[in-house]
Amino acid sequence: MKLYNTASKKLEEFKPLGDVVKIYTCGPTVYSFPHIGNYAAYTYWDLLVRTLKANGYKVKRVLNLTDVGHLVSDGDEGEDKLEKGAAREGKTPFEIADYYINVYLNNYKAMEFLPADVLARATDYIEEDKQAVDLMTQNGFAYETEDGVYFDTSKFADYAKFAHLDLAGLQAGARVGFSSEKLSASDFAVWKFIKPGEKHAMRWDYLGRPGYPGWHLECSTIIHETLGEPIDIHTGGIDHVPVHHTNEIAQTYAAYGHELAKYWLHCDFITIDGQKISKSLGNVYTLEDLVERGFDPMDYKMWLLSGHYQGTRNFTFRSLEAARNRRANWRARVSECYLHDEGKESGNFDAILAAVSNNLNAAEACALIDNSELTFSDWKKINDLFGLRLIEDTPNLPDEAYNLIREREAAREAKDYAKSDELRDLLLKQGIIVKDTSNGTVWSYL
RNA sequence: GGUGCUUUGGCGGAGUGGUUACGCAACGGUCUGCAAAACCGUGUACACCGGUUCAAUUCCGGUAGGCACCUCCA
Repeated sequence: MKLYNTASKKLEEFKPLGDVVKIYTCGPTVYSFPHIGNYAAYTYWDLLVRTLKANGYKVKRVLNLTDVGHLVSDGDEGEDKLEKGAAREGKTPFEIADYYINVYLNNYKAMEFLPADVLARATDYIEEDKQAVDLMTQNGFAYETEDGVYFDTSKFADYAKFAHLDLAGLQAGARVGFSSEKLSASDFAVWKFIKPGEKHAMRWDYLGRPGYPGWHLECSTIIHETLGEPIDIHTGGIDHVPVHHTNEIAQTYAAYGHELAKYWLHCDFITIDGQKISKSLGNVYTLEDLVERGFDPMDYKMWLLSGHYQGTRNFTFRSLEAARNRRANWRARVSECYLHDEGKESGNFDAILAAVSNNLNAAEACALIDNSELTFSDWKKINDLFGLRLIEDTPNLPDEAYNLIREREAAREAKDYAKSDELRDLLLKQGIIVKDTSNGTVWSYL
């Protein structure tokens, strides 16, 4: 397999560190409904895991759920997202987290994502967070101020290396002022204190005061506890490169003295009608919105798979329709070869897997699928690789429906068209569409 | 201001130093009780200007446009 490594900015041959490939994915902050852009990322990381498995690797994948500590801005001031969501909906932050974790998990199923081996909630690692802060402080990488414990980026020589940051340039162009006791602008909080009188429902005692962990800490801690660094692959959105992942690397080095990950994969954002997804532009679509418009979550996945994770992709309903039609055609092919299944493979799957194994070039794999002779056994493998519900939604025709189809065929042959049309309507009511091709009748589910 | 990405036919979108994917849509045809489908055929695109080369969409330089990050975001 070949993967593009953000750390080296090169396409590299993937070589696992051990017997089991350790993967960590920065998961969602669970404070509001996720939009389709969020699922773009998880689709590609799911494809990564499926591709590794298809290539014979064992995989242990950890996905975290951020249920604490992300402020609405990445500066050191501002409201906590969960607290804000709770205020908005008249609930506690814990209730908000539970609610949206449920939404996510349901949508994960709808998108046919393989479940993570470990689903780690940030609030389950608070003690470990404190230990990590202790270690960072002991090792001379962190210092305490009035409002929290900060990471001293000047102590970590490679701080700017990963993201190729120009720290001086960042400071000059920064739009937010730095008024705290931070030693330098790039320093970030690893632990925040709650000021007396400040409302903050999520709070833990540490260093003799109530507080909560910094918003980058959980990933370092969870990786340390669940996988052990260095891990093989760390994934995330491209937006995480300059701040979140840069800070993770720094924290892990400062606390545990280790490199965090060998391969870093970052996906680009999708845009909608040419612009980034944002609430103020009013172009936010959720998975539920797509379903309301008559699309299947799998249609959206098909759309994602026809492109590449590293490119900006522009979402339109028109192109989503194209994806829906393509997937419908694939399902029709599955339906056809299902009837003639001999349990054989064509040997054409290997090229498809090779395409995906080349830095997740799913688009090329799709082109190969379009133009290869494929057996039902091949399709089963393709379905495992992409998770597109090609098989699940297609065969398993009930006997009753099967008989009705045969009955209709007989009626047509006898030119009893009144009866054949009647049977067609009857089948339609059962959600089955029949079409008469030159090769005979084919059917599909609605 | 700093950093990075990007520009491919109607739409979407791969890829490649020479043979120019793929899907969808469109158009023509065959077939067809109807509906629908199926099948066959049709598209010579790669922002612009230079350079390197026998040959560039593909490499290099520049110009222009678009986008993103530097504020939470996948």
